Amino acid sequence: MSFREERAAERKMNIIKVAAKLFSEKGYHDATLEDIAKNLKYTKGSIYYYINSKQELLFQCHELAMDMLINRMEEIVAADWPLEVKLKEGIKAHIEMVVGEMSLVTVALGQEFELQEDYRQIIVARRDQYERYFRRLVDEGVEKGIFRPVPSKMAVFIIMGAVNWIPRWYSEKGSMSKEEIAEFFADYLVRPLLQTQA
Amino acid sequence: MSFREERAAERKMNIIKVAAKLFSEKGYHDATLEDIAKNLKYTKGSIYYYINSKQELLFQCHELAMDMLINRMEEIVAADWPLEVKLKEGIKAHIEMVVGEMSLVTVALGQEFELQEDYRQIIVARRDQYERYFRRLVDEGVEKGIFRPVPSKMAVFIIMGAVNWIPRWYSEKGSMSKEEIAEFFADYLVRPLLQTQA
Amino acid sequence: MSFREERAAERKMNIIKVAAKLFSEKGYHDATLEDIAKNLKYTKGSIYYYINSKQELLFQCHELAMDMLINRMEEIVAADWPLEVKLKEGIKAHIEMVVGEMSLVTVALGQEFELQEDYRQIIVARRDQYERYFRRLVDEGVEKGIFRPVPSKMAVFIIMGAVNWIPRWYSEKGSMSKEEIAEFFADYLVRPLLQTQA
Amino acid sequence: MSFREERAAERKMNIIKVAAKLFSEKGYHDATLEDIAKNLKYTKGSIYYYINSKQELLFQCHELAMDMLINRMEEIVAADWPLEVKLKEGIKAHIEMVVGEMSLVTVALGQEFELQEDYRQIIVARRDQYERYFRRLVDEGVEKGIFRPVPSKMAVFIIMGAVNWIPRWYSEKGSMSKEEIAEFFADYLVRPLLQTQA
DNA sequence: AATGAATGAGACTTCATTCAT
DNA sequence: AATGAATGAAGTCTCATTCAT
Repeated sequence: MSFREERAAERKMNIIKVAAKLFSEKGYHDATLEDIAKNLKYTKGSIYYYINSKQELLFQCHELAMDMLINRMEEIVAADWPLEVKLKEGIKAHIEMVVGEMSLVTVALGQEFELQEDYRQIIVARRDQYERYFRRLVDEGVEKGIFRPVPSKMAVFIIMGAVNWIPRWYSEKGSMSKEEIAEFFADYLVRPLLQTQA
Repeated sequence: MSFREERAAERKMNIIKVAAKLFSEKGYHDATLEDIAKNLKYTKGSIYYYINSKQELLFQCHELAMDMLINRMEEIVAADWPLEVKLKEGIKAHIEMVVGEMSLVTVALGQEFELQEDYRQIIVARRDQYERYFRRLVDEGVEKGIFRPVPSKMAVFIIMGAVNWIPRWYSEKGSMSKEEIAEFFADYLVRPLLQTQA
Repeated sequence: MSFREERAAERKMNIIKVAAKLFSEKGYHDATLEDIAKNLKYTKGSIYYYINSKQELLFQCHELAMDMLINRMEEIVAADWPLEVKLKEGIKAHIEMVVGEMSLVTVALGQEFELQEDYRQIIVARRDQYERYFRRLVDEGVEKGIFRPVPSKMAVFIIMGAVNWIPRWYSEKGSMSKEEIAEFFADYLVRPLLQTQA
Repeated sequence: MSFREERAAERKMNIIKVAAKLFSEKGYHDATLEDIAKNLKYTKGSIYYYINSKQELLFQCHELAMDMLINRMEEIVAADWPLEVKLKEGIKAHIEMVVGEMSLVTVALGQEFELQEDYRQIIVARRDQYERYFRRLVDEGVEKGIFRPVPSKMAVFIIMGAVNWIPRWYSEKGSMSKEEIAEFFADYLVRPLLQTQA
């Protein structure tokens, strides 16, 4: 990538991030291109030099968020850890992203709705891919007798719901740090899978 | 309430229900008053005889949903059951509503966002009231030594996240019935609160 | 049709006519909806109560023009006149419309281009139907030996070209009246079909 | 003209030709400078090194087309042929250009409309000059008794209309070759001028 | 000689809302 | 009680044009 291209890519990324911020703050519809432009100190028209439509902007937010989530999860799955640890780490990593890249991930998790059909299919497929990593960890645990036999799909739905709800209530000023929250969630959500010592 | 008023109230309720259906299907913005009117076999103008604004319609959806949730929860809290059972029943009741009155509750849970500030405050307060019932059950359980000591706020956030995520994936054609789902969720989410037998 | 509907239809017709006028004066692109609205003493938005898009407006101009042309031609074809007279009358009728309903027909003849594909197909089909009436007259004349044997398609193309070019130069202030023009055209264009007396 | 200037002129000509092609294919408005640039493997900005505005581009198309038509017609008028032959050759030459240099001439004949007023006056004047060659041929024929007495203006309008309509229907795949078409048109259009043998 | 980047004016369109009837 | 009609504000997007480099 040439210097020029690099700068352009960087600017596009910047636009996406700002868009994400506004989408997450005001919602997709209420964040106007005017808003986005103003935030970037661009004019409305200029943005269209980098993107094709507002929808594309939303789609890129989703893509970026899914990229981050999936990449991190692949590392975790590949790591040389016990299953239970992998699952907990997966949950913690997810929470870190939800909290760290708040706007991006918030958009991706909460505004799937606004995506037009063609884009949506792509994103749904990727989310499915992501969730499958979790399901597989659960299934393996069950096979190996580490976990109780549970329908992994449901278990993962519970996990996903719990963590994806975080942006709805999380505040930096809260009494628990994000690490504590992550730890608590990981424990709470994995615990029901474990065999109860008789 | 006079006969006239009664009829009007009834019709208004009807409008709200239809609005809820469309809001949940297409999202608040994409469901136009035209759509709503058409579904009711009214004209756009007529709706304004019963409501003041589209926002009000959304607000009423929230109110109605919160009414149902809170009323049911009050019954449960007042019942003469063990704490643990109350908590489980609370979760199951919530799930039943999410799944049964899907559109109304889906709107309330997923589109808080679109509410304008003044309405939102009211709703947030009511949701807080609702969640407090759950928190109190957890706290009592902890006090009585039935549950492990956990920050009840977090526990309830987990529970709420898990159950509120259901509309995102639930389908009537799924392999588990709603009762089975409710049962599984209640067990999975309460289990981590329990003291592990040493 | 109820009174209400009638009035609405009338208004829509009015919008189409004004649109036609502006389209023919400034071209489809340069006539903005703002222009059209201003001419009608409507606001931009109001127009959309009657139509769905600017394209539809253009399409309606085409439809209306074709309606008029075809209806008139059907009468002529059905009349009890010699072939040669029918052909001449067809030409004269066409010219009268081009000159009389100038804007409407001008748009239809000159701005087929701007129609989007789906609309265009419909219009092309109708124009074909219209031209076929002329071709058939020529063919019959040839069969009966009244006309020289000529490829009727070409002959009709010549006729159509000549008459459709009129809006490009016609002015009410010209030295010939429209009737004289029509007469001259009809004679000039039919004459080459006639058998030369040896 | 220096080498530099020559190259620039050449490139400008190239741009005009490509513009003509796109204007005739998509219409003036729908052919964007982006389109034109892409076809030339330039960037939008670069085109402005050679031209001043899109309008100028359109104007140049007109100029070029008129140049070609007028030059050819001057040759014909100057030739040592009978009047009738000159007229027929004029028609045939025009048709050849319409069909051969399709895009350029099509733009000039069909998109006079889009020209802004100042440019348009120039072009209208040149077209008038061109048509005057035809009118003069008709007038001379009338004077010499070769042609029937007809208003030459009208006759030429008919001729121009017929030939300028060709781009609207002509296809290379048609059953008649362009030479046959030209021959047929010339005969059909000149024939009504001739004295009928008594 | 060429281009990437930016601009700004303006176009079409949508829609909640109002109001006379 | 209901509705047809109209409005106006706002939003997305397009594109010719400019300019520093």
